[in-house]
Amino acid sequence: MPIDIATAHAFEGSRQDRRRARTRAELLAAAKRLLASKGFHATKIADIAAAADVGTGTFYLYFPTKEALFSDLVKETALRAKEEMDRAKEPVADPRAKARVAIETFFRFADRNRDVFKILFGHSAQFDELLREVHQVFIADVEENQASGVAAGAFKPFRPAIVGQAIVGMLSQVTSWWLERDDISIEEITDTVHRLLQDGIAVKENPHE
Amino acid sequence: MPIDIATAHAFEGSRQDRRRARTRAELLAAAKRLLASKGFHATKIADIAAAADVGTGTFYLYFPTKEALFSDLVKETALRAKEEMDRAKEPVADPRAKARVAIETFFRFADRNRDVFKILFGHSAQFDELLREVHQVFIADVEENQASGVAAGAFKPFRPAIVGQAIVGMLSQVTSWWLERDDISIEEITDTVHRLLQDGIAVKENPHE
DNA sequence: CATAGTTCTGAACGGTAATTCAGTTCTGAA
DNA sequence: TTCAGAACTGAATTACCGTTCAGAACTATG
Repeated sequence: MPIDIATAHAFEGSRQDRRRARTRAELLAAAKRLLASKGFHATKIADIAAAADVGTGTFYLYFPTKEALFSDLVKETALRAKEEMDRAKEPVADPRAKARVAIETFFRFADRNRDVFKILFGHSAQFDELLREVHQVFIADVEENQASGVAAGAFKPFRPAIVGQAIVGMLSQVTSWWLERDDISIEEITDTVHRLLQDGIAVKENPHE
Repeated sequence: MPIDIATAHAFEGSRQDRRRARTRAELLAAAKRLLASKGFHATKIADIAAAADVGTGTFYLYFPTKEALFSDLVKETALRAKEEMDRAKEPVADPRAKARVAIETFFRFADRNRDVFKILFGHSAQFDELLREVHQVFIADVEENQASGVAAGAFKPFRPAIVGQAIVGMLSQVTSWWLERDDISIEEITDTVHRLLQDGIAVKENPHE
């Protein structure tokens, strides 16, 4: 019977089911690609459908709304990343080692899920170009300071480009969070950020006294 | 003459000029407030005009487009912040001290320009709620690790809430930047971020050997 | 083939909001 | 008081998508 042959190496479902699954996967792949590169607002349903080589209406046979697709994509990936990090940290006891393992796992996962991570952690919406440009002003500053600090022997020889991104990213997030509260003094926020950047979070392994 | 009296204590321009300047300032103030609290897309021109107590059309007598207003606001403030930081760092020589002064100046400026800094560094667009929620998963994780690290004496006693924001902010920015390139290995990025967080950028003042 | 069901299509609909503009109100010099 | 020009108004225009839907195309069985 043709049916048997057709379904023989499929794990489940009829040919129709597989066709459906394929269309869905194509839409999802197109959506990931476009959302990651152009951001939510700039990505039109018509674009996604066209990229998946189906008609506009077909999109709605597979996803209820544009927002639902976006939300599912983002949440599902974040949860998987979190689980993977948890699994990796689980057998490790020391907090310092835990932190190290978490960071390793995080970047490995990001590397394997580039498109969605660009959505999750990227700036790509309408004004991101403008905001990027503005952040760049600060990043350039930090890069310079890092480079000259390294030259003077005051800073460790980390790549200035990475340090620039890292510090401005930290400042950006901390600032937006801090500006919404009023229970943390400017002295504490300044001091914590400064010490974090200068000396890190770790306590020295064997303090002399 | 009425004109003399009217213009006596104005630094420049006629009454009309001042009226015009006032309307413009009111629109700008309303825009800052609304953009900071609701984000770009959720802020309608009609809202801004209403908040400034003028008609919708009046907006366009002062600004060519909504985007232009947004862009001007953001760029102008960023440049002022940069200038202020430069002025503060200028007389300082040591890179470590420069970094400290830059951070102090940054937060003082942010504090004095809250509205625009919420636009500049804040997440407030349509999906920021979703993305915030997702980031929160990672932030919670870092907070936990920080708290238990402090308890174990492995980490310095920084407020876990601040450390959570700081680390996820750094990861977020670095990740989005790194994912767009292919000239930095996963080992270097992981290692730099990890060492930055653990021990900071500073070289120890007086290494024993 | 015939046909019932399934999948797909893309033009049309509806809501939203930026922008325009024809007309109104205000201002101040004469 | 008059009136030209400046400032303002908000309904109408326009553009832009997300979403729907009536029908076309395809598929698999008898």
